[in-house]
Amino acid sequence: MDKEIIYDIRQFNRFYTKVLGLFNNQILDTDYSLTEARILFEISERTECIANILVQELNIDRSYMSRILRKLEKEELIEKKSSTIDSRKNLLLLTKKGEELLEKINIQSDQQINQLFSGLTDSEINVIRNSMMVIKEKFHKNRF
Amino acid sequence: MDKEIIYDIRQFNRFYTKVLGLFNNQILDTDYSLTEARILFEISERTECIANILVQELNIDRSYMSRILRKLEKEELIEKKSSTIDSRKNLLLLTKKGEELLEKINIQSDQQINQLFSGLTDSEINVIRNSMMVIKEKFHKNRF
DNA sequence: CGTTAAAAGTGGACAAAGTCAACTAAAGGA
DNA sequence: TCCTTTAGTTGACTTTGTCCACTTTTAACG
Repeated sequence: MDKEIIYDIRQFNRFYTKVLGLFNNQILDTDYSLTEARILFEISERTECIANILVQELNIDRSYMSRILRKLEKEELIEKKSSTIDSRKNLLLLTKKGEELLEKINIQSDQQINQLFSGLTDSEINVIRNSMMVIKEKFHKNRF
Repeated sequence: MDKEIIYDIRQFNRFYTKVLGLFNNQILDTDYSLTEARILFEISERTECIANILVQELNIDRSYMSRILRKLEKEELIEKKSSTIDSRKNLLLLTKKGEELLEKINIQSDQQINQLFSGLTDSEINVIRNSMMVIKEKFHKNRF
């Protein structure tokens, strides 16, 4: 593979690390960490969400996940329901309060994106979106 | 801005967070953290690199940066030279050892990229690269 | 069937990463 | 000159993340 292409990809990675850093720092406005927000999000997106899926999806240590989930439960953002078919598993569910918080974070994140792209035309935004889709699709094709 | 576009962008951000996570975890093979590697990289890329630039560029707390740099100095990866024109500033330089480590990390990172894209054709890789360039360029245009 | 292995989760102890505020010292003005 | 800004450091602290040992339950298979 060409040196120059590798260089460009690594440059993009550095650049996008910074972009994501800026995006993510703003979530802290809500007294919850990015990780906690991600966990709430993943729970809401999945039917039958269990801790181990989150561990794999978010690349977080099992014990650490256990603690985070306990904290979220204590703050009444989530509930754990022991699975009836496999009692090792706890089904994770958002509480009303958890859903409300997630909704708040979602609105905030959407605004953030809006703001960030405010200097671009619709057509330019679409070009970015399409590029993102292409990258994602190609990576996926390569079993990522 | 369209709900759907925002959705796609946020999805990409989640996805690429994971990609970067996987990329970065492999740097730990060298006993140095991603942040330390980034600092070495930035020092090598710049003439007249000072701590405060790194603080801004990498979004790291001043005090934390100070400690990291002290550690890197202690391990003889970098040197600090007090600037003659402004004695508040320390010019940061890689030592021979620092250059060697960075080179090692670079080779490893290049291999990692290579490996990751090994299932794709040249043309597909180029499509990805171009998409990355587009995103970066558009963001920059928007004073990012 | 019983034994062994794997999956899911927890808890203790600890290390690494990051934050906050107070501080020194030098430089840059009005 | 005095005040402000910039650069960097230090102490004390919190948060985040890691490692390992452990329990409980299910799956696997001779």
